[in-house]
Amino acid sequence: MKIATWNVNSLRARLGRVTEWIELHQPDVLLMQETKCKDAAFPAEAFQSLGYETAHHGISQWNGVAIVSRVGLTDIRSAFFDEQIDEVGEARVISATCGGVRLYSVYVPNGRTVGSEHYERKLLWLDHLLADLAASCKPEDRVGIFGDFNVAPEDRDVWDIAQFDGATHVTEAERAAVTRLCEWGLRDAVRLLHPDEDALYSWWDYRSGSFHRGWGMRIDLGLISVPLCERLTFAAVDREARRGPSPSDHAPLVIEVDLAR
DNA sequence: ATGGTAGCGCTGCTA
Repeated sequence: MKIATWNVNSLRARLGRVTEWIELHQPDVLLMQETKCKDAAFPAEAFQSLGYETAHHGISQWNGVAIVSRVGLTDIRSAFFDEQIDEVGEARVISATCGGVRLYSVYVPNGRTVGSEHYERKLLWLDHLLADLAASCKPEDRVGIFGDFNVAPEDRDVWDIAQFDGATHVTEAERAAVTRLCEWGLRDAVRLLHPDEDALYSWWDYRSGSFHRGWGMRIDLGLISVPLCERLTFAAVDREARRGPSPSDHAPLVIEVDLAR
């Protein structure tokens, strides 16, 4: 099963690129973030015509998350189990079962500046993600959380850690929240297969020619349970999708698991 | 030089 995650930065602005990418790469499941549309504006037909079922959670022009799947799409759940965090006018998480795998598509709050209410909310949101996971799944299940975490797990996951002194995305508290997901039983798929590689970035600022200068961050992650880790055959960022006219500022992350193994 | 770009929607916010 090929699973991809992509922060598309507006699905309406990016639909052509996204459908072209699907046709080229043939993912079984694509998890999207920042669709930036309400459910009524979600272009379900564009995915259905390619053979995919769709589930979308969007309630404004901000955020918005989706799952499109050609291997089944059942038990769709928008927001968190307790609905305390995600339903305060936001749409940052949707989960569903696809081909026997429980999948989350998450758009973790950015956090803006360290110590702000937005930052505290980001930490709380990540705690709710763990609580939701623990209430819904067991570590021995086939389960994965994919999306834009807005956290770089290690210093080598940003192009120049000196630029991030006192900044969000790299603080101990944010990284500890991701570590707690791993302590529950998830593993960072890219790191499993590429333990020694640096510059495995998934996001580059639109400004300053960051992409071509190699000024990126690895903030889009696929965290998968051990039963999936044991069947993991591929994990990589498709940097080509960041090139050319009108790209998203994020590139897709693709993993493959051999579920017959 | 405290910059730059993109998307939202129409004024400035968010990232």
